[in-house]
Amino acid sequence: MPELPEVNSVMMGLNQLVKGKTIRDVLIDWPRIVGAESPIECEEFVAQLKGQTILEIGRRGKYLIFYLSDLFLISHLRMEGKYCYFSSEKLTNYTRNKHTHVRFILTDGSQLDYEDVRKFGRMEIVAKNQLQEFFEQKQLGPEPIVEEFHLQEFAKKLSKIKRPIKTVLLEQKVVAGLGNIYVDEVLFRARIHPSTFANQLSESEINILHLAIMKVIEEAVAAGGSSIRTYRNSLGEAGKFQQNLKVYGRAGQPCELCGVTIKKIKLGQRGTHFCPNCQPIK
DNA sequence: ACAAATGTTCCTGG
DNA sequence: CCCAGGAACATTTG
Repeated sequence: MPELPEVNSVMMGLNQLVKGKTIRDVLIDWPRIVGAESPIECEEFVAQLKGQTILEIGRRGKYLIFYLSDLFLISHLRMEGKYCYFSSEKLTNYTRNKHTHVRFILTDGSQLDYEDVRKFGRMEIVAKNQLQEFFEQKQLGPEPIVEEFHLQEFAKKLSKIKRPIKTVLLEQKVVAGLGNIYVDEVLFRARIHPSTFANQLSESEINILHLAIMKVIEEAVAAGGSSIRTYRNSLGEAGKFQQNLKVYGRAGQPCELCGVTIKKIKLGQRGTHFCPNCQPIK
């Protein structure tokens, strides 16, 4: 899926397409996506959304937030979730995609589909006053932007964790929004081996890592994310950042900095790419 | 046939 | 409490 930059791109697309529109009905083809175990629970979900106007679409980490009139709808795309919009004109020869699981029928005759090949994505309704709680409960870390991502805090947390830095960054607790692609890219930029224990990082390495995280995410956001496999934003556009990837998906190819072959290992169940020369083991 | 794929969460060990 | 590893979720692709 979408990591922070891709989710951000989806958010911007949705704001263009459905901001201000009102939900007439919701059709659910795979109840688990909305956290429902039964048709009755689906009905309850739908009933809460009927008549709600989409005031704005926001984002926190990799979570999309639909700010509705009376409540919030939180949507996580996980690996392959997508939104696809159909104007009323386009709907005349609409055929439901095989992987469409939730359909939002809007009062202007248009429709917003949630598609997800692997059905890993999730949606949840949250009361307006429980948004803070929702993210606190997930222990979601700060956004990787200078206003919220404080170096001292970051350093303090890392000093207490005796695990590979890659798995720490994937957990979303120390900082939000990084996934497998951007963690590998960030560690390359910071010249840190992914297996380095967080509590083994020097002050200067933490400094560099802190900046690398914000820089990589900022650049990827500006590029509209990366299109790996099937990713498209809600306007159907691909991202452009994949051209800037230095290690992810480049195993066997020469490092752009030193020419040494990029290696791929398994770390925390995830494919992990790095340059053995630029990111030596300590 | 098998492994791997942008993620999160839960469980079982030590 | 900390950490590692694996499984589950479900499907497609090489």
